[in-house]
Formats: sequence, structure tokens, C-alpha cells
Amino acid sequence: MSFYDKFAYEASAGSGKTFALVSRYISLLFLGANPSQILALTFTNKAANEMSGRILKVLKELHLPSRVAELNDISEITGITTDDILDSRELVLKRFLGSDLKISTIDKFFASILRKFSLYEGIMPDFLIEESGDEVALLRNFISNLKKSGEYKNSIEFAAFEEKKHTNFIDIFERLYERDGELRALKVEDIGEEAFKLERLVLDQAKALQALFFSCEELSTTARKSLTFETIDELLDKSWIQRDTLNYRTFSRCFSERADEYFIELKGLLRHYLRAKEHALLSKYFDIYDIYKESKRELHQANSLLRFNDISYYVNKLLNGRVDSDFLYFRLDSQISHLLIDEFQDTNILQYLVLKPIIDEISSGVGVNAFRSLFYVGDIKQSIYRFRGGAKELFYYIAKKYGVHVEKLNRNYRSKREVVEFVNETFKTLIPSYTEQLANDCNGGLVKVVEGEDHLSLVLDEVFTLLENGVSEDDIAILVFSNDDATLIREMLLDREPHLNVQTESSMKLIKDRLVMAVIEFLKYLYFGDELYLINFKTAIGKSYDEEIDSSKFSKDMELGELIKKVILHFELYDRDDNLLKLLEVASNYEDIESFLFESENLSTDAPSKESRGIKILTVHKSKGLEFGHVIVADRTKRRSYDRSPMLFEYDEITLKNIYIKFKQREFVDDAYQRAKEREEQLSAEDEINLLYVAFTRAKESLIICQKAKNSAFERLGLVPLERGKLEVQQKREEAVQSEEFTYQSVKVGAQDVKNLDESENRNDIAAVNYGIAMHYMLEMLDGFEESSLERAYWAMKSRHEIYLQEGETLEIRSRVQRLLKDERFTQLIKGKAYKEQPMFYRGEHKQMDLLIERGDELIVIDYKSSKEVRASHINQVLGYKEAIKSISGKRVSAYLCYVRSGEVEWVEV
DNA sequence: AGTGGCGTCTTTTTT
DNA sequence: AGACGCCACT
Repeated sequence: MSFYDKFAYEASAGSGKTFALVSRYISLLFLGANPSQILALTFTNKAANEMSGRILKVLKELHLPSRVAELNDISEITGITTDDILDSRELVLKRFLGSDLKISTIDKFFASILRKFSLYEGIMPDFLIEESGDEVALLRNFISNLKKSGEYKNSIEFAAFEEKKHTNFIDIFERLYERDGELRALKVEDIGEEAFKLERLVLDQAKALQALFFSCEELSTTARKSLTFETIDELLDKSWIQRDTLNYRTFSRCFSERADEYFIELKGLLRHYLRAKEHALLSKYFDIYDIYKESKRELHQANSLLRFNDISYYVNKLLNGRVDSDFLYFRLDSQISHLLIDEFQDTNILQYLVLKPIIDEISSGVGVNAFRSLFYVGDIKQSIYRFRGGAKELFYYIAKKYGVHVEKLNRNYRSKREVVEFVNETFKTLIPSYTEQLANDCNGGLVKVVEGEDHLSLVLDEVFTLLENGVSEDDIAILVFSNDDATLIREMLLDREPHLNVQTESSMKLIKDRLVMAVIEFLKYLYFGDELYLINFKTAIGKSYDEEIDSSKFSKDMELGELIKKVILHFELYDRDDNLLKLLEVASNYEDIESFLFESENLSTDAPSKESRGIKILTVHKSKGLEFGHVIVADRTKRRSYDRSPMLFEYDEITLKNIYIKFKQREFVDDAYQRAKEREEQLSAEDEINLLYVAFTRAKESLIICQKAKNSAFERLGLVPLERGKLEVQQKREEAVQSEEFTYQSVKVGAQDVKNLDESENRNDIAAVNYGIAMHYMLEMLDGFEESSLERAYWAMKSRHEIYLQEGETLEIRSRVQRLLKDERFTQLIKGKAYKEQPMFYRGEHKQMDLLIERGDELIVIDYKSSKEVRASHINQVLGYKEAIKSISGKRVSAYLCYVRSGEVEWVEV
């Protein structure tokens, strides 16, 4: 077997992508990876939930016959025999459950990075993420800043020149802001003066052409009219600009070779003029853009409300825009050894730029001992998020750059044969390098294309036909192109048959889940001490209200995530519910129990959709990654929209090469611009085809397409009405046990202020934390404990951490470490076999010890500290280590806290 | 009969 | 920005 440490799957729809991802993740666990060092990034919350849920489930069931496929796959990937895998299964499962999992959406991961470092940008780490910002406040602040900077008058004139309002500027700046991290490499020169000179030249030339024709008596009225203009703007309205020659009917009576010479000359001048105007505008935009960014930041600092693109902006600025970003990365990647990315084709370039140093680190394979790996899956045919920056080009770019081993998954396990073959046939000529999918042994299936004036009534007819033939509501999904369509179809369905179950979106709130609510009630009991909450808790977990519960092991002062984990493990709740994993993930966003409880009822995160009941209506975008028994794809009701951006961004692979400003008719006078525009159009056409590919490949049994006769979304596919195969209805499944959902009225946690971090105090903390990290790093880097290894460790530490330490601190750390190595007690204690940074797992908790010494049948735990005073929390922590090691090894254990200070080394035996 | 010009209407997807 | 209908013109 061969374990590729850099590996990618190009996974067509339904080819077992999640299976592959889960197998890979679990394989890493069996190969010894620490779950908290595996960063698994997905695109949607749903996918993240599904992934953690599936991993848990597979780990729990790996020894059962139903999981033999997974077991064999994991064995093949890891090269470990199935027996050995099963032997360590329970241990691995416990370790997984007890770990701080890093399975999240890429956006949430970015938010967590920003929370770590946001103070460097003056933003509070407890910022909230909101869907849309306060545009009015932003505009007001922006204008006031423009006035302060003296740019206001300037920009008003400019707006008049551009015939734009300030709100249009915001649109432009938002587009720059979205890709701010990519703009650094671009330069815009100001050649604005030229625009005015060229304007004159263009008009003169155009007037000359006009005069040439006007001197001709036979000129038609149409031609005369189309040659009448006063300004360049009016000139650019004329459709003859689009021609290569004026030798066509309108001008036929008066055309001459000379006219074309004038015409070509005019087009050349127009090209120059528009370029000059573009440069002038861009340099102006960029001046004001700086003020715009500052205006946004002021609001972020004041309100702590950020949107997703703000997070992306700051994370990029922090990690790619600073001289000291290496240090920040160190703090991140010391925790990340394995990177798994799902739906890689939708990753955007800024996201890649942030992940790049982590990938570089993994790829460079630093240290032969380090176990690091990269794995991604995606399907460029399913890339449908270009509108928010998704760059499918990344898939192969990265494969090439890092020498990633790429394999294709082309066997379709999802759809029946008719569907697979129809999809192959439809897309093989439309998608470049389309590889035909192989139908699994599932014969049968149904494909139907129906066409009519009113596609919506076709949809209704098809739904009722399915229902009449015994298809369960739960197995039907209607895919639409816009949210409005979803609502519309829902209303129409209910109008015709009010008893139908129709779901337009799965949006069960987390708090509605019984066990999640139970955990929250228990936390409230700990926090407020009111018996009422405890009774709620008992009832929710199915205990009688007078049953005794020992809550002495829990304290509201514990770290929130640890506390929740402990509650779940102690009351053995995990076996019953995946939503609890989700709760843990959500809880990780909160600093303490207080702020968490304050928000707990408003947790806006959707719960993972379980067996969702009823006919589902959703947009194609939302359907991505899902599958349904019978899929009806409804044509679009509204007209297709277009790109309204005033700018055109031209890429060479993944590098931003040019920003063009769109002017009407510009493509007819400027070849380079025309190529960029055509490329853009081609890419959005590809996106549209991909969207249809995604829609069609959701179906397991039946795919039914309701097409409009005119302006169909399916137009480019050239579909004709057909019916292939026949409807097969599965025996109605056992009625799935419905998850207990109940309405829950909780006692409102008073409106305390969410505790605000004191900034200055926090800054000091950051400095102290940095100091501690640097010292630990140097200690870890020591080869042995001889003086000779001191210099190497010092340089390793210095190169990585100096940037973030105060003047002289590196030397101070050096002298502290040196003192430690000379310390008599230390040299006595370390006689034996030394293990550094030893991870271990005990009672559902993951622990990491600085130093563990094995001497005969005695074990010694040493934990370094850099702080001034001895703290009770340090003692408790090391006591924990001691207890854990003792019970695992059964040996004699002693444990020490080692305070490494500049003047002395203080030892505390615990 | 076919073309050009112009006014009017409508205009998405999401972490 | 594009679809479409309407009118003027060739």
C-alpha cells in the first residue's frame, strides 16, 4: 500500500466523496494523528456536521459487518491490518470524542483565526458575525471621513464627472474590498491628464467623420440621425461603433474608403481615450478606497459587528500583509499537521492565500519525524460559486505546484443507470474534459423531460403524479433557481393540496434539540444554582425528577468546551445524538459560560438536518452535496441576471492580472479588453452549465426536468421532451423514528452585559503568552539537555519568535533556559529517558505534557512555567497529569512545576 | 421583408 | 445589460 501524504480526489457527483473524506480522516487517526491537529475544512455547515457525524458513526460501528467497506478502505490506506485497527478502535474513538475537533467550515475557521489575533487590528475578539451590515452608518461615516480628509469636494466633482452617486462608489469599493488581498501586486499609475486631451482628439476625429458623411447629399435620414452627437457619451451610444467597416446598408449611399480610414482612426483614439479614463478613475478610486477601508474599520472597532468578507479581509491582512506574519502562522500551524479540504473547487483565492503557508509547511515535510499530510476533494464540474470568488483553477494549480497525487473517482454510487447515462450524454460535449461516469450495478431509474408554456404547473403535475404512484413525500425534492421560486412553488402546492408537508429550508434550531437543551439547562443550573434547571435537565435526559445527580464534579469555572464535553461524557449522552457535536462546535465561539448562556437561545446556527420530512424545495445552490430519491428541476421563472459589476477582473490562472473598467462598446475598440470580457463570459457560462450538472446529479431514482418553451434555463443543453426508464417506488420504508422535537420555553438569562475584555490588560496577556510560547518552543527545540544544543535551540526560537517579543526578551529567554540546564535539581531529575511535549488522553480529556521522564519504574512529570508567581491553576493542571499517568501506567509518579525565571529556578512538587 | 434605433421592463446564487 | 416590442426606414 502507499499512503500519499499529498493526495487529491477529483470526485464526480455521487462518487463517494464523503466516504473518501471520512476514510482519510479516520485513517489519519489510526496512523497516530492527534484529532486536534487535523484541520478539516468544508464549505457548508451541513457538510461539516455530516462529516463529524459520519466519522463518529463509522468509528462507533467499525467492528460491525455493515462497516466492512470502511474497514477495508482504512486498512488499505494505512497499511494496518483490520485486526489491529479493531484492537485500537475504542481508544481512537475515545480520543476523538475527547479532542478539540477542528472540523468546520472554512469561514468559521477564519473567524476563529481572527478571534485569536483581532486585537492587532484593534477589534475585540468577541465580535459578532452578521449577515448584512449597516449601510447607512457606513455611508455616513465614509462621507464624514471624506470631508475630514479634504477629498469630499473632490469626490463630488468626480461623481458628477462619472455621473455616479456615492452609493455607486460603495459598490465599487466593495468589489475591491472583496479581493483586497490580491490587489497588493497591482499598480495603477495616474495618467489622468491624458484623458482630457484625448477627449478632444476623439471628438475632433468623430466630427471629421460626421462632416465627411454630411457633405454627401444622398445621406439617408437614418444615417444622418446615427451620426448626430455632441459628446463622447452620445457617440458611444451609436451602434455603428460595433462594425468593422461602415460599408453597410445604412451608409451605403455615401460610403467611401476614406470614411473607413477615418472610422478606424476614430476607434484607435477611442481605445486610448477609454484606457486613459480607466487609469484616471482607478487611481482616484484607490485614493478614496483607503478612506473607505478606514471608515469600515472604525465601525468594526466601535460595534464589533463583522460580516464574512470583513473576516476574510482582516485575516488576509494579518496573515499576508504584515512583516511579522510568520509568527502568527507559527501559532496556528503548530497546531495543524493535517489539512483536509472538501469541495475544493469552491475555495477562493484569498482563502488559498491564507492556507498557503500551512500547505507550504506540510509540503516541505519539515522534520523527518513530523507526520503531516494534505488531502483535498472536489469536482470542478460542480464549481458554482464563482460569484463569491470560488476559483476552480486552484484544484490543478495546487496539484501541480505541490506535486499532489490526483486520482479520479468516476463510479457513481448515487444514481440509477438511466440518470447516470442521461447526465453523461447531456454534459459530455458541454463540459471540457468531461469523463463519463460509470453507473454502478443499479439498473433502472427514470429520466423525464417535459416542456410547456407554464413550467410551474408542469412541476405541480409531476409532484402529484409521483405522489399518486406511491412515492413518499420525504423522497421528493424540487430544485429551483431562485428563493422566490421556492416560495412560489410552495404556495402553489399548498394551495392545491393543503395537507402536504412542504419544507422550503431545513432550519431546526439547535436549542430545539432535546439533548442540546438538556446540556444548556445543566449549564444554567451550574451558573445560577437554581434547582429548577436541574429538574429540567433530569426530565430532558429521561431521568425521574427526584433521582439524585452528583454535580460536584462540575464547576461553572471550567473551560466551557471542556465542561460541555464532560457533561456529555459523564451522562453518556453522546451515543444518542450528533447535534451535541454541533453544540460543542458552537460553544467554542464563546469565551465563557456567561456569554454562552446569554446567547444560547438565539443560537442561529442551524441544526444538522436529520430525516427531514416532507417535500423539499430548495435552490440548486443549497442542494449541493445532497441527494434525493426523486428530483424535479423547475425552470427559472424570472429572467436570468447578469454581472452588474462596473469592473472586470482579469486573471492569469490564479493571479489577478488586470482591473478593467467597463465602458459601453469598449470591447469593439479594445482587443485586450475584449479578450478579458470574453474570458469572463466564458467562465460564467461554464458556471451556469455546472449549476445544471449539480442539479441533475442530485437524483437517485428519478430525474424530472420541467422546461419552459422559451428562455429556458436549460436552453444550452438542447433538451427535447423524453421519457426513459420507469418510475420505481421503493417499499415504503419503516417509519423513521421522529426525532423528539418539542417547544421549549426557557427562563431568560437576564440581560447582563457581555463581558468586555479590557484591551490594555489583554494586550499584556498577549505579550505574556507570546513570551511563554517562545520559551516553551526553545525548550522543545533542545536536542538533549546538553549545553551544546543551547545555541541551535536559541536560533530556532529567535528566528521564529523574535518579531513578537519585546526588546531583549530573546536573550532573556536564552539565559533562563541556560540557567535551567545548569540547575542542580533539573540535572538530577532528567536522568532517564525523556519525552518532550508528550500528548496523552485520559478521562475524555486530552493533555499535553512539557516533559515526561522515565527512569526504571518511576515516572516524572515536569511542566515549565514562565510566570512570576505560583498559581493554584498550575498546580491543579499538573496534579491532573500526575493522576492520569499514575492510573494509566500503574507506576510511581512524581510531578513538578518548574518556574524558569531569570534569577532563579523555582521547583514546586505537587 | 428585413434591419436599425429606441424606449421600457426586469434583474440570482451564500458562508 | 439584455429581451422585447414597436416604429421608421431601406
